[in-house]
Amino acid sequence: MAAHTLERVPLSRERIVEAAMELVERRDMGGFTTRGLGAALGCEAMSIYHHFPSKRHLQDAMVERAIGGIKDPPGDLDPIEGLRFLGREYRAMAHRHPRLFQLVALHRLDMPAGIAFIERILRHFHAALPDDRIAAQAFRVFAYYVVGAALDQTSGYAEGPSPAAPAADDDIACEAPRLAAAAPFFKRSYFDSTFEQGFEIMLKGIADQRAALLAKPRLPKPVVRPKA
Amino acid sequence: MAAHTLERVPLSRERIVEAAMELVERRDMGGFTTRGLGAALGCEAMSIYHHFPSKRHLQDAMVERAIGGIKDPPGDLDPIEGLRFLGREYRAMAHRHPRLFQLVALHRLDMPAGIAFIERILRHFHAALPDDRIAAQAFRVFAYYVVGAALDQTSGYAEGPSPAAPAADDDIACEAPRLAAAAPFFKRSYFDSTFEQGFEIMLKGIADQRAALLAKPRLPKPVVRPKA
DNA sequence: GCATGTGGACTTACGCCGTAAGATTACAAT
DNA sequence: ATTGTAATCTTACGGCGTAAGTCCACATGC
Repeated sequence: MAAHTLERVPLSRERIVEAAMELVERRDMGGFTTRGLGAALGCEAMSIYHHFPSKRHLQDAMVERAIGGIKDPPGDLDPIEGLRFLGREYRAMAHRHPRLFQLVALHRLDMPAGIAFIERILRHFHAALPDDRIAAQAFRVFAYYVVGAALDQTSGYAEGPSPAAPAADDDIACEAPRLAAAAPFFKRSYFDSTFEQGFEIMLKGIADQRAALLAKPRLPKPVVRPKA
Repeated sequence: MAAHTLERVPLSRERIVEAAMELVERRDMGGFTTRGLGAALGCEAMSIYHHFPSKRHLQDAMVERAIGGIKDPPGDLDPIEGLRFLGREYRAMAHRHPRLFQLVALHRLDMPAGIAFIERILRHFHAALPDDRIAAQAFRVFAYYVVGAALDQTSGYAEGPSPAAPAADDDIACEAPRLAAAAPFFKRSYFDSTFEQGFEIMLKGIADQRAALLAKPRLPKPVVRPKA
């Protein structure tokens, strides 16, 4: 199909993943197919299977690459400043790969880059909150917010796929006046400030917990119950 | 195929949606097919298309039904208590329909039940924070957290689909000691308490904003800049 | 009783999809 | 020139959503 005598750039995992990520962003995660990717690469769909054993493996590699692109904070940062940096970096990654992010958000991260990333964040959490349980739970809470925000701002109300039969705007204005009043502030131009507002609440919550934890280093629970 | 002389329960939108939701939870959202649903209903796949113009419309109806199952708070509640109730109700919905929730979370809610639900929440937000912009942004922030938490706890690290080639536990313990230490607290038994911790931070953030907003009803910005 | 219209379920078929299996090519080493 | 190997292509299968057309049970009018 392609001009045969022309220079044939050989396939490679690298090149396939790159083309796949580009294709997903140009089209859509749902419509991402091996045949389509083959066409984009100028090869047959099955040639991809020489480099990846299945489409699933290829998708995993895309997620890994996206996660791997998240930068580290400068080393001299306060642990909470480090978390501020990492949270924003994660969000930036989501906005660099908005279509792919649907996959990332639903994906378990138990592969090398994902594990390394979680480990990095957890180091900051443990530095801020030196207790395994408290650090672990604070991390979850932090991640819930950041992932939820990133998902909505890339695929949600303002961006995502519509239902087959969406309601008309007129009906919304009439039957849902509060929503009509709020809708302007759901637009993309407010994404940054909305994210930052919640993000600061999260970070403040962590800072408060840190202060409380460091204040009482080890008192054995005041469960005295005077009783009578 | 089915016994012909036996009573044939006729199909209906209701019955189809119900069977579809049951099937999704028994199997998986990804493997949900019209042919499979037909088999579960004892009819041919194409019979479904007499009641729904496309699979997409049927999925929308499932989302609508799930959203519609979210209860209202008792009428006499403080606006912030109302939000506490609604956030927990939303989370309970996600846990009632864990597989379906992947669809719900990625779905725009611009259909009747979805709009009605958002309108309900926004009424509480506006009661707590009587300013359109502030209420709208606080709602987004609140929703980011609740949706992120629900998504992770139904489809995420502890529950969701694994990559094709996950890392071995031994490697995790060795290369990611912080993750190994945190992993026990990512388990289902901690879901409730982790959710509640972040949820209280969110609600506290809203309460603080409310206090600040009600304190200074309308002062025109203190941008005085003494200068010299 | 019988014709007829109609709506609900069924049948067939098309063009996609992921991918198993095997054939073919390009090229390096001998 | 020959062989071995890795990369790519070809063919084919079963499953998907669904367009189009068919069939049939049953309510309605005579």
